[in-house]
Formats: sequence, C-alpha cells, structure tokens
Amino acid sequence: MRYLKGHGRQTRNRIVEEASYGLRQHGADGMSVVDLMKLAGLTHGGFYAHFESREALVVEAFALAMDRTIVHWSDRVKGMPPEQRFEAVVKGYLSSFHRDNRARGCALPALGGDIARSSPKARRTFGRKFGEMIDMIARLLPDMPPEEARQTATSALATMMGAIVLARAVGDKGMSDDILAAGQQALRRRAVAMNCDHKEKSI
Amino acid sequence: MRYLKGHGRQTRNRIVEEASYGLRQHGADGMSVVDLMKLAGLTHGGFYAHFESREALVVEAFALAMDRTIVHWSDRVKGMPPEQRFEAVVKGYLSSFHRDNRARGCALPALGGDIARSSPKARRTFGRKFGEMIDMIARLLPDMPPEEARQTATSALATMMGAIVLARAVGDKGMSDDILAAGQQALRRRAVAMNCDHKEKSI
DNA sequence: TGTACATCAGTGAACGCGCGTTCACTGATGTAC
DNA sequence: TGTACATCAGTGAACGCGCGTTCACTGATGTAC
Repeated sequence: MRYLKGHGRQTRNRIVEEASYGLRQHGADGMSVVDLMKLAGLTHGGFYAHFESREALVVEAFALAMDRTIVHWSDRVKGMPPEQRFEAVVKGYLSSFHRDNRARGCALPALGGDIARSSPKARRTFGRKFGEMIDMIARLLPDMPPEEARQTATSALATMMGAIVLARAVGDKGMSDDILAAGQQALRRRAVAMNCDHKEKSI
Repeated sequence: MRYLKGHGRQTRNRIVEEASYGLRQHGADGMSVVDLMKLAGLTHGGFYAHFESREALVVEAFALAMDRTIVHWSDRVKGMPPEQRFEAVVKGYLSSFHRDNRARGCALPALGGDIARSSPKARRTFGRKFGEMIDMIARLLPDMPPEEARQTATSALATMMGAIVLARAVGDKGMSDDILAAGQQALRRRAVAMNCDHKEKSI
C-alpha cells in the first residue's frame, strides 16, 4: 500500500468534520467546494473522489453535526440527578457561549432554515436526526408519560432553536441577551405548568 | 411628464413587494436580480435606478414582510375579546396553512437564519422590526405586568418561529404536524403557568 | 395644429468573477522479480 | 539490494454557467414655440 490502510476514509471523515464546522458558521450556501476542501487542508480537485456532489457532503456534514449535538447533551448530563438534567441542557443551549459559537454549536439554528429549502433526501435525513434529538431530550424528562415527554421535548427544541436564531440575528447585544433569558424563563415556566397540571388533576 | 406622477415610486414599491414574497419563498440568496425584477414584470437593467445594491433590496423586502406580519396580527385580533387574542395569533401562526405558505407567511422562519449572517446594517433593521413584533404580541397580554408581557411575547415568538422552521424542514408530514401541535400545546401551557404563578403568589 | 426637443423609466448586451464539476496528470510508496 | 512497474490520494488547469453590476440606448409622452 502506498498509503496507510484507511487513509482515504480518514481524509473523507476529516472533510465531513471540517465542513460541518464551516457550514454551521457560513450557512449551507456560504462555502464553495474550494473553501470546504481548504478547511481540510486539500485542494478542490480530489473532492469528487470522496463525494458524489457538493450537496451530498452538505447532507453528511449536517447529519454529523446533529449527532455531535446529541452526544454533547449526553456528556453534559452524565452523572447529574435526573431532575436537573433538562434544565442543564436548556441552560447550556440558551447561553451566550452557544450563541457566539456558531461553528461548534447546534446545527438546528445554524442550518434549519436552509434545510427547509433543500432536497427531499436532505429533509428526510434531517427528520430522522431530529427525531433522535427529540428522543434524547424526552429521556431527560423521566417523570412524564412518554408521549407528553416527547411533546415537551419537541416544543422545547423549537423554543431553544428559535431563541438562538433570533439572538444571533438581532444587531443589539442587550436585546440578544433578553431573548436568551426569555427562552430560559419560558422553559422553566413550562416545568411549573407541569406541576400545576398534576396538582389540578389530583384535585 | 412622460409618466404619471409617482410612477417610479410605484414601480419601486412593486419590486419590493414582489421581492418580499420571492425571498421568503426561496431564501435571501435564492433569487437573482434577474429573477427578482422578473417577479415585478421588468428586466434586470433598471434595477440600479431603484436600489443601491441587491442587498439593499433584500433588507427593504425583509422589513416590509415584518411590517405586513404585524398588520396581519392586528387585523386578526381586531374586535376579539382581549383574553382570546394571544391564543388566536398562536393558532394562526402554528397552522399547516402558515407552514405551507412560505411566500406570504412570517419573515422570521423564512429568513431569520439568513439575517444572522448578514451585514450589521441588515441586523440592526431586523432588530428594530423584531422589537415592534415583541411590542405587538405583548399588547395581546394586557393582564400581565409590561416587562413580563414582553418576556412572554419574546419567548412565544421564539417558539412559534422555531416550530415553523422545524415543521418546514422535516420531510415527514406526520412529524411536521406533531411539531405544530407541540408548539401550540406549549404556548397554552405557558398561559396555565401564569395562572399558576398568580395563584402561588396570592397564597 | 404641427414640429423639434427634453425627459426618464425601462431595455438588453456586455463586463469580470466565482461557482460546481471534469479530467489528465503527479508523485510517494507499495510489490514483483 | 536494485530496478521496473502498479497503485491511487491528491493536484491544478479548464469547462460552461449564472451571478451582480454597468452603461449606451430606446421609445413613449410631455413641453416649447
């Protein structure tokens, strides 16, 4: 062998990984094939030895980013008491650190809007990964019936993602911080509402 | 005068209006100057008689779309009893009709992600308009103290916008409907939480 | 009423550029003998 | 140990195309006299 075994595969993985950062930073249409290969320290000519098209890489990079986000959440709550987990993820998500780190942050606010305009194939992949995200968040709510947990996880993801998009979009720093705070407050309230529901049911 | 008075202004308005539909449908980078002028029934050559640059039109079209959304909400709640207004807006927003009508729908889910990557000027304009949206929604919550109403309006907008982006992005129709339902449920719960808060305070 | 000129919104060819994609080639290192 | 050849990840010039922007021009209609 002229190259170490698996060299090609390793290069390919590196391209996908670097692309997942670059695309989150600059958007699904924000980097050219030349740019994406440069991120991996390569020239553009070899691109089509690894991927069928630019779009195929975008879809892979997007899926990888979502997997990484799920792993990140798992790591974050590892060893925590169950009742603190949901809020811990929310706090980390709706932080100024996350807002200011597009490239390493969640793919939903970075690329969700682009996916809505993508091919059916890309949207199916997105749907599957988003389902995994819902499952992951729902598992942080063990007190709830499974269906309610999934529904709460779904709306929590919508709130978190929306708040990050808006916090990144507004020009004003104070308003941006207010958006993150409002999101946190809302998700804390949601927990209160659940207690409330239970109280009302038990009356 | 060779043209009726205000002809140029009228044409300009028509370009901005049609662009606001086209850009919501296809994204801030999804239509060329040729495409945008064609929407208004014109050729591309005259574009720079009306606008300084393509980006200037995008910013104007975006601002117009946000103004229209605010007016749409006002019209919708006109004459309704105050306590039904907030939920009426939420229901209209988180509907399959809105999800399936990108071009005429709210600009936040259609273009929010693009704005986050735009020029500071575009983001300042967005921030100002978004502030107006918050004020509008907060006015639908007259029972709350002003600051709490603004905070609730902010997080409600984040939830609504996030849910529409996600509902549009997932390939699966059932999952998409679930996302809208989860968003509605969450915002209903939020109202419950408020009642709860008041009860707890009054104890 | 008729003719020459002024106005200006809109036209369409042309520009330089960066894009996604293709392809003949390179060069480092393995194998055959 | 030395030489010829095979392999293949990576290179970079080239392609056709659509983009944002510029600009000389058109043509319908107003005004001057």
